[in-house]
Amino acid sequence: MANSKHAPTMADVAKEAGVALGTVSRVINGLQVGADFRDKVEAAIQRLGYQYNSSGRALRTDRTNIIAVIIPNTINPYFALLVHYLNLELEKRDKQMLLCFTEYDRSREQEFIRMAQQNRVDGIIALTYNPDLTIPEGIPFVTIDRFFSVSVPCIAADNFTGGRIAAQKLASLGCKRVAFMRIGSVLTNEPSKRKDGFVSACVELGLPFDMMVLEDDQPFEHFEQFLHDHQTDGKLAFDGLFIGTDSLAWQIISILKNMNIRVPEDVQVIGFDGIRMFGNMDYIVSTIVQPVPEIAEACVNTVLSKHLSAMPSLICLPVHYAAGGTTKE
Amino acid sequence: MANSKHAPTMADVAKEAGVALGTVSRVINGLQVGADFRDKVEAAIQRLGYQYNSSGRALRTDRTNIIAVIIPNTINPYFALLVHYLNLELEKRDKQMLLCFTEYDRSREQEFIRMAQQNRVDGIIALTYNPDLTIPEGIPFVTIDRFFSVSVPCIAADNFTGGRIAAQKLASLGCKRVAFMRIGSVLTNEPSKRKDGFVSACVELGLPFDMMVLEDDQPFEHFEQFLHDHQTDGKLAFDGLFIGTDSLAWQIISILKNMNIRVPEDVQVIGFDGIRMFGNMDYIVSTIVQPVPEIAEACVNTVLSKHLSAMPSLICLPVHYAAGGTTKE
DNA sequence: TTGTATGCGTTATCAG
DNA sequence: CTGATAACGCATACAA
Repeated sequence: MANSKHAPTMADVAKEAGVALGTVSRVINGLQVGADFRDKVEAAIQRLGYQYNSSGRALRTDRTNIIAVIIPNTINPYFALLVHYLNLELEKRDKQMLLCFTEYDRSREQEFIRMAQQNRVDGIIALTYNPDLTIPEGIPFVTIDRFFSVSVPCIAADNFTGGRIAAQKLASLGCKRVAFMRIGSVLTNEPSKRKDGFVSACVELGLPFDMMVLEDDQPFEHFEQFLHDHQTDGKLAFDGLFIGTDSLAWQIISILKNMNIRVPEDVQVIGFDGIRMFGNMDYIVSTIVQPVPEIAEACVNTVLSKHLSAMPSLICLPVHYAAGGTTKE
Repeated sequence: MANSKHAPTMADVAKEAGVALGTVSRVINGLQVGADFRDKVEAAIQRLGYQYNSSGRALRTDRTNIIAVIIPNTINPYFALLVHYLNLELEKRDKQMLLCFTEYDRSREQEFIRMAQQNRVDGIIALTYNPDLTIPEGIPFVTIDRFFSVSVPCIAADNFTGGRIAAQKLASLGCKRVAFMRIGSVLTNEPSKRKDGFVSACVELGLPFDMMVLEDDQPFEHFEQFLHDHQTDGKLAFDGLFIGTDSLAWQIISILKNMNIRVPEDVQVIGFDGIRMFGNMDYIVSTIVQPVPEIAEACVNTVLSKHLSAMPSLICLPVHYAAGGTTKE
């Protein structure tokens, strides 16, 4: 109350308690302090409503207890889920999260890394798309879904196996001719392997398949065109579709409805990610579910690891299939 | 390169450039500096890869350029949208966002306020449920959807009018008997007014209505019971439902389907919030749309305002109706 | 215009 | 076990 212009400082507490500054610090940090001194200090802290100043501490200790998370947004439910579990894991370790949304802007990705450095964060967890991203030295850096080099740990779902599971599932559900559809950057990242796994299993099973991969800048109408081109007498040439993400799957299904093609009766659809309505209800489509809690845990474990350089450079976590009403089950 | 153990500091830059520390600071902060000096400093900064240390600056200036956002989570699409637009607005003002997820945990709400104080953030934007929350003094604090006192600005959608619009819409779509359903805390907050507005308009229109309000701790099955209790010979007593949130509306519709009641043929449903699939696609139900971008803008404008005490203590922003397939249009 | 010196709040080292 | 003091990196008031 005495000095209302500034928040109370350790010096204020020390004066109030009638002890030295160092003693206050020791109480705050839980070091050995005589019981009577501790009581006096704690009483003074209560009286003054003292809260330690993170900036002062960070300046002195060179540690902030903040981890920066760089991600496109939280509108996409997959990212929202990821952020959710990352936060949970960070909180377990008493770390705070500085969240940076890039909105897929490549220059912003780099800019946020810069900001994170200025904030002297204890580590960075990033899901980025900039092909020329410069990874800073001297700060723990973990990436999701994208491999940079052996010195930058990458955490991802086992996308390849996911693709294989999708093909196997469609085959076992009776599909005779399938297609893979995807939209995405030219960037080769871990999710690119969904296609590879799918192809691998199709070839193995002798299942005929088509490919339709759209680049970021190509109009969405190409998908409609593709589907119409493979429709004869109202019947689609495919009876199974594996689609790169649940989000895209949802849009494709909407197109199919407009074409009077029924899902799953006429064509079965499997997406990827494991998106649920409102994050906790039903799966919106049949899907390959990403192990988001495990991915988040691995990210946090890795970025906080004492010996980052000794960590594996690529961690692939197991996926599983879940029915969501767009397959015959 | 000389000193690889620590990130370079202004002193390092000064030495490298052969100028004084203060000159480096002035260059960094864009103050008047002779052109030749500026060049030397900038060259040295480039050579050393210097980045200023936020902690040092914050300690000195007592400003962090960080705003704490306290919110339950981003799994709920409404919160995800809010966080998205808050971030957009903050970025416009060159502020960073420290995101705190409470998961509706009341003690965590208070704890995060504490943390924000320790971090000496420049302001707090909070969406909370703790009825006994203590709002800190001396730090700009803005709340969403919940009024504390005239000294704590509250930003919200015009929930009351939203409720009225819902009733009017159902009436104009031919409904003869309607019901309001909601689940939520005992807490009286701005969203509570959705019901009040709905009732107000129903009374005005002479439209018969029922109420079904569930507390947080009551089992969801009560809703099913309620609907079954109002079903005779397979026919529901209501032909219109206004439901507190889109999330709940989605669940209720699922129950109705199991009861073989068609939406919107047998009963029309209007939710609240304006949730879209994947944040940018179709509305998932007919709904009263919250003006999320405007809410976010108002929050940021207010929390960064120089004269917080002169700001209005309650800002209600206009909502609008949007069709989403659960009404006859 | 540029250089110098001080202090922000904290932790850690060293004497007592 | 406690008290005094230096240093962390920066911005700024003041001196040159």
